[in-house]
Amino acid sequence: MVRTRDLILVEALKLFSEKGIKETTIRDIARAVGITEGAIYRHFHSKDQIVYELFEKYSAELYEIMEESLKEKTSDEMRFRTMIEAFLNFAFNNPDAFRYMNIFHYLREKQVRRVKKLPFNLLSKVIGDLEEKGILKIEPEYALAMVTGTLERVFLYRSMGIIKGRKKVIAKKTAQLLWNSLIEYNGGKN
Amino acid sequence: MVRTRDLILVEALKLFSEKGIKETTIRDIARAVGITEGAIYRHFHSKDQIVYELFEKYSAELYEIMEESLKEKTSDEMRFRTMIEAFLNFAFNNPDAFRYMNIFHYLREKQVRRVKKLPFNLLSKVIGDLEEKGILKIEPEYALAMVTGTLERVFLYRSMGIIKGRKKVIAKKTAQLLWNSLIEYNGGKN
Amino acid sequence: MVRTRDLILVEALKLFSEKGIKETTIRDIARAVGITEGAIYRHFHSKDQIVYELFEKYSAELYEIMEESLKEKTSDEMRFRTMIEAFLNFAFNNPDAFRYMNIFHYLREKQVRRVKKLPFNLLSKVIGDLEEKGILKIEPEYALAMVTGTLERVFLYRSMGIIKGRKKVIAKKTAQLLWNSLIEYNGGKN
Amino acid sequence: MVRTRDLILVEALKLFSEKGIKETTIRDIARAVGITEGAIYRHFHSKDQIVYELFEKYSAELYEIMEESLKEKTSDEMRFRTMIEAFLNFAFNNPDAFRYMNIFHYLREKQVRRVKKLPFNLLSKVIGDLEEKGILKIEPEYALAMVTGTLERVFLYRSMGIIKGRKKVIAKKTAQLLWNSLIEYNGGKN
DNA sequence: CATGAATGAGGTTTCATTCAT
DNA sequence: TATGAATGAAACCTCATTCAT
Repeated sequence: MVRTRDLILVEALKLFSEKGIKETTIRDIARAVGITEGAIYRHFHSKDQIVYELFEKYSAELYEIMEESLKEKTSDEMRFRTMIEAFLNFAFNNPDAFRYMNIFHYLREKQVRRVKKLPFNLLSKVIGDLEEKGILKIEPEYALAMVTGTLERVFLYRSMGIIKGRKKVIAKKTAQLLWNSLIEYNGGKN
Repeated sequence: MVRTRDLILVEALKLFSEKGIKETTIRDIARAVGITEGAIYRHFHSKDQIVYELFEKYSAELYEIMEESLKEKTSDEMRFRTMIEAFLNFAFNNPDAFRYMNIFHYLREKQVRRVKKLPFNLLSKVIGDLEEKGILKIEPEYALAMVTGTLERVFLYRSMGIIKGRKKVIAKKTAQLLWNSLIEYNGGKN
Repeated sequence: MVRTRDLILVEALKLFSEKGIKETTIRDIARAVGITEGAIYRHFHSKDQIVYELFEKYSAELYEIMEESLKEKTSDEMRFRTMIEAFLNFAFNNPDAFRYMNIFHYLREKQVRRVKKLPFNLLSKVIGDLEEKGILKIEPEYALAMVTGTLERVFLYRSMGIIKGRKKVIAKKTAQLLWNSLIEYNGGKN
Repeated sequence: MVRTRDLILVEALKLFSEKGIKETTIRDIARAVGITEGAIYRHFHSKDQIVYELFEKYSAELYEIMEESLKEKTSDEMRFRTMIEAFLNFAFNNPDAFRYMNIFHYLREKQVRRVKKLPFNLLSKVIGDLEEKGILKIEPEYALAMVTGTLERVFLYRSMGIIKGRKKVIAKKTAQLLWNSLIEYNGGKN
């Protein structure tokens, strides 16, 4: 079955995001899937392959979702806010994946750079565009820090129960307030 | 020597922040200090004690620096901005410690809760105060997410070379823009 | 193979009874079995598990042998003597196990109490019964001391070559003399 | 001070008898004495020296007490019973030493043989004498097993609270019943 | 494809002993 | 005599990976 391979990814993701990568053993994964250790090596030739493939997979997925959201040709504001919402909706609907991506990021910076479709790059690009259009209130590097940092924390605080409310609403609010924080008010003409 | 104990903490911190906690072995630490593995156990009874003690130590240190910064009785704005600057200056001057604290946080949420002097608590309290005074533009949970997230990312992007400039200037800019993002403009009367 | 697990128990028992528990290393056991240390941990999750399981196993075995011997409904004397003989025959045929049980007993009193099928309990009960029937010449606690002590020493002295003779004969003689020492002579009417 | 050396022996004995020899570390002993590890090596050149010296010391002590008790020229019965009582009184008054001797015995049979003044030898000799005089009811090897075994167990059961009563009384009773068990009744003419 | 026993390298920890002070 | 840091060997245990079945 093609299924087993996917199951391994699913369970590995859960465990990695809960306990950490090094803290999760091949045995843990095998047990969670309901197979034995050896079987895993039919599908992946090392633990590291699972680790890396998961990151790549979800990076690309989030990247594409965000990319898609940018295609809607409306105002800058709507493009930005839609993208932020897409980002957060992905995080809320794939908490394991999102949490895992952060953990991976922290411990494997070098490997991160090898990944092509990095959500960070899209965020970076969109903010760069706003800057070029002269509608950014603050320096783009700071804007990037504010956006990425806030997104991560909103996700985290929601999963910790600090931020409450429906997913969609949280996403909308966050997009709104980030936009307000970044953009020079010009009477709504952007 | 009283020195060895401190040396162990120093080298462990470096390694933990570079490679991660589990990825750093007692042997790594011993080599960095220039002693043998066994010797470490005269000073700490387990690797975990080192891990925890480091977190506690730097949490308390940052906490106290922030607390101190709050004592200056001036305007709300100055209190807030001074605290943010104190936070970032600490991070910039103790990059290993700050990076380590984030790693620890991600993997050891349960242990984090046992720590008394948590910088997060102070940030939380200050934002709560602003809320009570009615000068917060956004909901306090979101404000907290924005502040903590931005601080972490500004530190990260500076250490990655994305954000450039002198430490003090970065800290000032960040404090300024966070204040602006959080606060209802009222003609400068806060 | 199901075999390996048993082999580990067999070799561990030998080594424990020869050199002591703490004095026997996992490596010793692994070598004796012809595997590597790590392999042991597929079958037992700790050295302590081996240690405890061995005690439990042989305690239960001896207990059941003694219990069985008591089922033969004959005179008190025959029941007692048969049980003593069963006890010694077990010891003579499983010298490692018996020696091990004594070592374990000495060093791990607390764990001993957790074991359900303790031969001691059966000896205790049988002597209690004799006491209730009023045919015991001496106080039951002393009788118990005499019986257990003598059994242990007869085993020991035989294995040291001090006591000679065929197993069966030694067992019979011991049973006889213990009975005589415990029981009020009443013309053979018990 | 000569004192420290003795203190080390005292504390080592306590710990060995409580936890076992291997289970007791030099550090444990040092702490109990109130000195540091290195200091112990001023007085003993190895842990093993402590272990062996303790056994030798208390073996000799018990041996001499028993020897002394034999000097009183009275009847065989009184000699035997006095010796048994001396043995038990020693055990009751030096429970750590007695318990330790048994542990040592179990794990270090080879070293035991090197010791000259072994209480076992005296017991053996006295029983041999009774045999030669033809007043032994049972074979001397069995008599020896019964005597040594019973003594050990009476001590053990008393320390476990199974056998109750005043030390002296227990010793007297034990001596009496062992004599009765060993000796052919001949109308009290021994 | 899957099993699960086994390997082998390496991790954490313990501890008798040494040694500079 | 005593300290206590340090050594070094060895203990227990873990785990990614391999392999015969």
